[in-house]
Amino acid sequence: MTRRRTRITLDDVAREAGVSTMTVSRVINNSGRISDATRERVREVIARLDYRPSRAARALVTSRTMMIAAVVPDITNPYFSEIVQGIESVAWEQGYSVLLVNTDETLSRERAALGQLEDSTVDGLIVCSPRLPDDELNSLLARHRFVVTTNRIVPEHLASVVIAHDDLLQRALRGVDHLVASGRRRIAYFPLRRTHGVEPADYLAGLEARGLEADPAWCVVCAPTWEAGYAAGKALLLEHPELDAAVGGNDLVALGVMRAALELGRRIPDDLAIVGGDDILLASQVTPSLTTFRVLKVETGQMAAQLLFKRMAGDTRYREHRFTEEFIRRDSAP
Amino acid sequence: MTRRRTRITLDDVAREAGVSTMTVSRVINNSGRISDATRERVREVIARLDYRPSRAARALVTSRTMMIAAVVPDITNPYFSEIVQGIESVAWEQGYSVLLVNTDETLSRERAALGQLEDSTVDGLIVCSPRLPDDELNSLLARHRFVVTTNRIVPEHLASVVIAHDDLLQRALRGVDHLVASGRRRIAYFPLRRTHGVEPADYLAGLEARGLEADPAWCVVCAPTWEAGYAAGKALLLEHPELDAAVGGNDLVALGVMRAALELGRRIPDDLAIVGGDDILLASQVTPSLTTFRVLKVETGQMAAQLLFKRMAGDTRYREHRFTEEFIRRDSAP
DNA sequence: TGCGCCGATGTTAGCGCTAACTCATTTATC
DNA sequence: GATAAATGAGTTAGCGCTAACATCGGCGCA
Repeated sequence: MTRRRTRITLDDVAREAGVSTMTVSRVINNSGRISDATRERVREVIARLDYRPSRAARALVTSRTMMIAAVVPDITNPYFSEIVQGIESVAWEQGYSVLLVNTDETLSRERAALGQLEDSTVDGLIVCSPRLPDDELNSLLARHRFVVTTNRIVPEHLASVVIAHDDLLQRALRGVDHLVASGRRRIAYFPLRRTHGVEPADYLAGLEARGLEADPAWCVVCAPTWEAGYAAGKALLLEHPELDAAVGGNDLVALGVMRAALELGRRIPDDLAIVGGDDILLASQVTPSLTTFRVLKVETGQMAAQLLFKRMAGDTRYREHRFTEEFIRRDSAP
Repeated sequence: MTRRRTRITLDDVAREAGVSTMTVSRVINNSGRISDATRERVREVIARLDYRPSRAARALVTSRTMMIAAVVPDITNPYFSEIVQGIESVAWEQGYSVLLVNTDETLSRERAALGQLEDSTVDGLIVCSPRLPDDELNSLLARHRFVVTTNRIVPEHLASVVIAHDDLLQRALRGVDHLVASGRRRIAYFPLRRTHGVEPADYLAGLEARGLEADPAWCVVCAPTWEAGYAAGKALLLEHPELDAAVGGNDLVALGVMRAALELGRRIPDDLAIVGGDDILLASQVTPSLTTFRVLKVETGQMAAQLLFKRMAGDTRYREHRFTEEFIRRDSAP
């Protein structure tokens, strides 16, 4: 077991190959002009010594780390793990590594992450569905050179943006319209906590605009987890048995509500119709299957990474990509 | 919009505070003896200039990057995203960042990742459920100073090990025993592709040891995804309608098989009883709910990170932690 | 008074690379 | 054959930190 103690450096390779360190550096980076003979000789020595360049030294002199960061609220949420997969695959193609920061849906960790990741740590930053309020988010993003956000509009000079889904309020109301068409009238909504751009008041206004009853109690802000949906659903259905439909802020919440409803003896969709939000695998597999909106999650991650690399390549024009989602009619709200 | 072009360095801070760079360095690292007055003054300057040290420079001189890598086969698999969450949370507490490598269940990417992540990139490495064959894996792991693997035994000098579940064959046979107890006799098994330590022959031997029929065709190696389980399940059930039970290598596969069976008109559990493997959220939410084994996924990630930090702290003794799993009896195999 | 010691700070010398410049040969151009 | 333009190298000077050693004034102690 030969465990090297002293690292092999460029100089070792240069000495061994009988050339200058710059020549070796050029071979490694495939830059400058090198004769075939020299290149071959250097390559042979590199392979023989199993030399690998120091990322740290390189980063210090080039000020590029070949890493990007992905900041997500909850990696165990299938929505985000697919986005991360998309980001990672594009980064890998580009020779970049991904630093994953999971903020656990807490503002403090999101704040800390955005504050601590300086330029010397990563070359670029993808912030997925940030939860911080606008002013704080913007001032934190301003510290970074290259940023892309998903699902959050920020000032154009700060970042490019990928929007994975339609406007959330519009989506909810689209769900409402579908429910109304099948005769529902008293429709609850579980918007996600800290998801920006959705105000309960707007939802209620939307209901009224449709001539529907609009009880403020029917709009329950909810953490974006199954457990939160389950708890909120159970509480709301117990207190408001008059409800005949519900729209979840995402699938996890909708499925939590569905489970709560089933446990309370509601038949779905007969007694309570349910619409979800992002079409995770679970949605198609439960019984009854969940009516929801298909969101291109992996593609969102890929697009975010592509926009980031475009920025890093010097094209810092603001870009905004909006994916459109597709309504998926299933059994929970036929 | 003041976009700094030139980075603020230690020297800037030192000059501004009227001390040497070493003094500033000592304040930042909380090392050496510094008078309260000086410390205060330096801290004030650091805050005023918004100075943040260069990770690259630090890494170069200390040869510590304050990053660990997590290599996983598929981040969209809930099993792994929970493990990653566990890893990330412990790393964060220790002031470390996590480099995520998703190998997409391909050997080539796993090989490339383990080969390219040198010591200058990360201080330690957690390899989750590696798929590479033993000899190749071992020689790749030998390049790294501090390694922990999950779900894979490697030579003691190479890494500490966390085993999230019982021996996979034993688990499958435990499932078989449960199925036999409820009168099943012809039991298919879908072991996961490239999961080491499970040979179809051993499973068949296990069946025979129980006096059961053991058709080699009933053991179908399968990629660890829902889609693969669905496809394998459909094919097998069409060809072997005599089967009355199935054990999945994990929940995703078992649920894919369940869907296939339902589509073929089988009643579950009456016509076909199904047992899964790792108790993902989905398992408890489908109808009928999936009988499976509870595996502590987040805890596995946390333990892996803890063992890694122990190694990095200089305690390089081999450690092995085995979690035990709990049988969860649900409706798919009551 | 002189010695040693300690607490607080400064000085020096890199860590392992690459940008930018220099320089000696060839090879094209007229 | 003289000049210009490539070509294939080498040399120098750091990037921004910190380890390790050096220094220096003051304080206790004999």
